[in-house]
Amino acid sequence: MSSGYDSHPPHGDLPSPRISDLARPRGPGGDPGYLDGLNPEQRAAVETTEGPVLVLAGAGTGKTRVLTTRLAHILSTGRARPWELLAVTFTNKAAREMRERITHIIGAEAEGLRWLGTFHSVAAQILRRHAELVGLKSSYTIIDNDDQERLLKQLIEAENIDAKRWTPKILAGMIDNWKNKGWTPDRVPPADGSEFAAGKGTILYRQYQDRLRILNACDFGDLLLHNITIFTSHPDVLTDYQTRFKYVLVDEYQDTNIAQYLWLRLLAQGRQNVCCVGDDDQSIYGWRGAEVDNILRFERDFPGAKVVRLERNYRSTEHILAAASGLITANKDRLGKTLWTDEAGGEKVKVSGVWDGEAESRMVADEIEKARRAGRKYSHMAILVRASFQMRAFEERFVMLQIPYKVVGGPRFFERAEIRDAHAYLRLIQSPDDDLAFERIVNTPKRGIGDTSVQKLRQVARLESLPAVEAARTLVGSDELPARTRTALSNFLRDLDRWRALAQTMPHQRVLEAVLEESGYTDALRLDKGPTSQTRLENLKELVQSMSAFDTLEAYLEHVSLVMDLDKGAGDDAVWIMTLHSAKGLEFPLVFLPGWEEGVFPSQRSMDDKGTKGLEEERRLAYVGITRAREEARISFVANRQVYGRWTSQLPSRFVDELPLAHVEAASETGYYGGGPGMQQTAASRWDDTGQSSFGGSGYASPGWKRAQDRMAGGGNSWSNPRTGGSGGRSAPIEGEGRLVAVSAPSKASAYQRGDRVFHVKFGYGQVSSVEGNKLSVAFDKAGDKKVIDGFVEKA
DNA sequence: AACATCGTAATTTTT
DNA sequence: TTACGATGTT
Repeated sequence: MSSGYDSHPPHGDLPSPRISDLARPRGPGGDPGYLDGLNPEQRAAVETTEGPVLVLAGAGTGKTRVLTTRLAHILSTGRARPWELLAVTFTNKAAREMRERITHIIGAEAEGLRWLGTFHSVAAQILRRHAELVGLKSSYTIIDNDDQERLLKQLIEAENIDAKRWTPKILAGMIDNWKNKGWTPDRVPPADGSEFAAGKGTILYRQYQDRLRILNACDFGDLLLHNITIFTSHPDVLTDYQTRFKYVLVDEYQDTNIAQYLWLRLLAQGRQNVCCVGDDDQSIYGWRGAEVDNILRFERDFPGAKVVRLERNYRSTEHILAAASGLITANKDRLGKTLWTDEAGGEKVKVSGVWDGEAESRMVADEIEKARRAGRKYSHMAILVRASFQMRAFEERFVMLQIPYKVVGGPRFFERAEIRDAHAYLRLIQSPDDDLAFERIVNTPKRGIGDTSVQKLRQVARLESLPAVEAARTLVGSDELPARTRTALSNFLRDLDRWRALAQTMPHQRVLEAVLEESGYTDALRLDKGPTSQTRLENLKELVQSMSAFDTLEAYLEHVSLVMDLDKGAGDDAVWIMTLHSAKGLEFPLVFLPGWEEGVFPSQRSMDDKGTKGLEEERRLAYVGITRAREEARISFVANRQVYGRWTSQLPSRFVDELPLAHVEAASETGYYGGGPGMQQTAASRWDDTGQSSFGGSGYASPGWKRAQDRMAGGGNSWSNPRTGGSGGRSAPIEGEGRLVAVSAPSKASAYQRGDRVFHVKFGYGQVSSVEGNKLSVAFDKAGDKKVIDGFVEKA
């Protein structure tokens, strides 16, 4: 079985539908066909339906197949009806895929799986039915981060807090974290609550919750949190769901946060038929509240739990698996798993060091072309980077060479400004009280209602306890606004009323079209000479299209608030460029892993903020990266990189040296380095400078970062500069300069403390006034108080 | 209210 | 370097 049954990239195909025929229950003694081809562990995971089960599913071990087969098994053996199953995932994509694959096995019955969805969509459904128990109406709206920040900004300003120092974004992040931990405002520990703006955090959180309630709205975190509140304060409701859900299934359990964990535990406690599937080695979302601990202590939470390990990998070659496995053993907190395969041989993982980022992108592009000539499709190749700033170099190169590529991630359809604007119009038509929507579009497109007027409007709304639209009506009838503004506002209100009337009689796509035309929105875009205006118009067309799939405006809006995911189609044959995070769950025959340098990967920030925990998560990210590859994985790192416009000298990532030597091949082919003639050195030999170990040779196992430390201590960047003239348009890095900037000194905590004298290239000399992780507040002698990253200063 | 200019800071992402 | 936001100018 060469093709995995784990998630495929969009070009993947579904398993053969023949299973659906075989899925019907057989005569006594006969196995139903859907169990065919499962290995013993997979089968145990499917057939152990009763009681708690933890499935530790390594990368590429058939996790999704087990999940879907298990559901099909429960259904086709009559243990439960579709609506008695609770199955939760993190992403819409995963939920969709699961539904599709179950349909392939059991057919139309899968449509009854109404509790299969993301945590958020299931929680939203439950909340709709009991909204009044937390002070909401069942017609509540779900706001996204943008609305959230907008709202918080108002609250922060109302408290007279400096919104530059204490940004809405920071507060939103804090509140999200609190919600992820299951804390309502009264549960926030004082220490946490006072972190924001001299102790105002908890107060603002409470105000925010009150405001949401008045708006009959909630944010994503609330969906879970309100559920938990309802369950704990109304045991009868909880019992109802505990009884209803005969079996509970959870995907990606290692990614659950505390709120999700509490929610699940409440629901699963009744019947104890809970199956969690996950992989502690692929836990890469700690920074957004995921608790690996949830999976590590499953057996304590559910005594008598059966643990199944899926370790047989159907995706990658021996060398790739061994390289990944070897690397991950450097982590301490693991449940322990070793992937294996009986597909012997294959290519070793290639590791190459090159001079700089330009050389790296050139090398990757060359290899892509070479693979292409050898018959590989572009879409079978992927470049997985740690952070998105690394993507640019590849994109530039690909544009030059006309290699088709596709960047995954980036701004998503429903998050684009024009789409959100259109939605705001629709929301306002649907519910006149939607103040957030009102504020978003009251002057979009520009209709002469500026900041001052909006301020006044807000003031009236607050004093009179009116929704913004009503406040606007009041203002129009008064003389508090300049005549011109008053007319503009009056026209806007008139338009709104007209559109609302239109919505009663017209199909909703038509309504949107009318709104966009009559509001002048499309005209404004057409006049816009910006490079994106054309695309934005097209996006709006697409939006109108996508609405037709829904009967009512209401149904449509409900959909977009939760399923912010529009598949852009498989597209054409193109190389994938994405972050390691977004590559999780995907697989590609040929994977490039560039930028394996200290500070970049593992990311300095991650280590500074979270110490060893952060480092281990980075290492899991590396593990995820390598295990995406089916046939070939290529790791690279550079000696010099331009970061934020400055040349910095880079040290190879410690992860490079943690790879087991036997499964790695240090690339030594010529032809990648530099551009100029006369460049003879090989990538490998360039690493021999220290004389301590040979990168290409046998002695390369000594830890690179340690070597590097020695080198730093010895003074100066000892990499020879192979570039004599410099070939491209960019200037060559200056030898030794990297040391001055010293971005990647492998230190955990900041090397600085209060009182230290420091020097900054731009700000000059100063004294450290406080240290927070790697962020320093420095009183500069000439430039005044600044906050800087410690990598940008040096001891004076 | 619209436009230009300056200053500042700098992962990872889903819902 | 670049992108975004806040500030200042017309």
